[in-house]
Amino acid sequence: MDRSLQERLKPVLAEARSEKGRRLPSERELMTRFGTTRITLREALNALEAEGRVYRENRRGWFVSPPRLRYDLLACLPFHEMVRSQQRSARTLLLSAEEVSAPAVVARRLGIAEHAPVYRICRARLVDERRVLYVEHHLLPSCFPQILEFDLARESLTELYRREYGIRVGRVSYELGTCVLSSAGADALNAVRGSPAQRISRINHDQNGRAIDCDDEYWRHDAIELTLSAAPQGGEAIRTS
Amino acid sequence: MDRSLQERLKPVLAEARSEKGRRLPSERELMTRFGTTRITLREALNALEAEGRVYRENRRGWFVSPPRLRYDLLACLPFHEMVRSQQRSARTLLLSAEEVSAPAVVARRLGIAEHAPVYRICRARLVDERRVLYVEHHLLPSCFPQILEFDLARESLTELYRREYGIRVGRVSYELGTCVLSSAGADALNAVRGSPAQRISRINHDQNGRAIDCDDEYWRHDAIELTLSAAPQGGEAIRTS
DNA sequence: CCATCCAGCTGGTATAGACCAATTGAGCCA
DNA sequence: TGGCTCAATTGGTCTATACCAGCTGGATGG
Repeated sequence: MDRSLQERLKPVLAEARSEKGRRLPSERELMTRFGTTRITLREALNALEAEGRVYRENRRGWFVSPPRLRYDLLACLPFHEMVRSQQRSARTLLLSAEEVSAPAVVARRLGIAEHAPVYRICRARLVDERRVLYVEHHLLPSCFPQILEFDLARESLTELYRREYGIRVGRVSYELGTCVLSSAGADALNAVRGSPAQRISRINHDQNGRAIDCDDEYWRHDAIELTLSAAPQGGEAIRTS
Repeated sequence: MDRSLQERLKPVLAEARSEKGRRLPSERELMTRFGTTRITLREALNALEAEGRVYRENRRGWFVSPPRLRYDLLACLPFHEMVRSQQRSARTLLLSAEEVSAPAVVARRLGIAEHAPVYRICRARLVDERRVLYVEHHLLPSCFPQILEFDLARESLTELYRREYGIRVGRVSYELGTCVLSSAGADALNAVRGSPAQRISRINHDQNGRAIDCDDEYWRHDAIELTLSAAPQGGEAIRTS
């Protein structure tokens, strides 16, 4: 990777940042402007993408990344509230909501039999009109009968749980890791299949500790920074050395 | 990206997994074996790297990734214990331990003036002899005088805090995100500068809530999966919709 | 005024070949 | 036996070119 090419691209990013579309010039234009080839240029852009400085939309072009959203795992704020509290705009698109048979992973997490019926809700979420998050929810139908008939694009699921079903979320279990976008995720985010992503999987339990639903969030990796603050568990204050 | 090339590479990974070095054949051999060019082959390998299936060591070659280590953020187990509890072997290399003047970020996190003296400890950590983690610690000298004289490669820092200074870690604040390895990190992990990484930054406070040290962990992104389980804070059980 | 169509542009993917730099292992020497 | 040198090998980076596929926006037609 030609490090100086990355450096030489930075003024281009600065310029794009101040344009309204935050869009970079086309690869071919940059290539000639910097006197290099498309392959070399794309390597530099890929490196900047890995750093989280630029991102691309499938076959549309390259854009400079906005500042990351801060996401407090323990605050458990609904998405729209979290986003608005950071002076950004939020929007949700409902992609699908249907009954499906539980995939193995979901069945294991919810403690039900594989292929048992579950409700699956897929949504895309936008921050400042940029698609940054693809979520798949799987709900236990026994807990939430007829939930698919509500307006799932506007309502917070937790709010529905509480208001319509009298269920409050108790313990939450997270699993986090880096991954790449599946084709469904890539389609939802206008991204290229295989783009790096941050996965946040969660299992929600009710007041009695029973798993009621789980969801998998796939964030564009440059869009968030996770935070978390806690006192050590179990009295003994040992930590990683 | 030729998806079928990635698919066709999978048997190669399976074969490499069973070899003792877990090493893939050289790029040039794979290129001729699959009748393609090096650039195309490398794109496929990069995609597999993003998926966490393979990784590379700088100028040494490609390797299949071992299973991810599970890292419970709230368990706060010392590294060696965490690794051994998962039937893997752990080792730590001390890279440097010295007094430096606090960089702006560190100063802010520790609540001290920029350029105030701090102790910096840099270590590389291995799991099953693979370098997976580069850590930079910054300690408040006022809390830990002469700590640099201990055997920092073998001792758990927290254990030292407790035994030698009577300090226990109270509240811990995390900040997580994806990033790429700096050159120091890449060197420490035998990685290529710019490899994708998972950052885990932490600020440790003592029993009285005063920041005593902070550290930045940079993990090879395919090496870990983070877990976390908690009940919502503040009574109200609201969660992201 | 709105829906449709299509050309042009953009990124996505691929081929072919070349030189550089670090690693590594074989072979040599003390 | 142990350390050193050096050549082969491997990945790192780059040039040059080509065709495909999807998005986009302007022209067209109802």
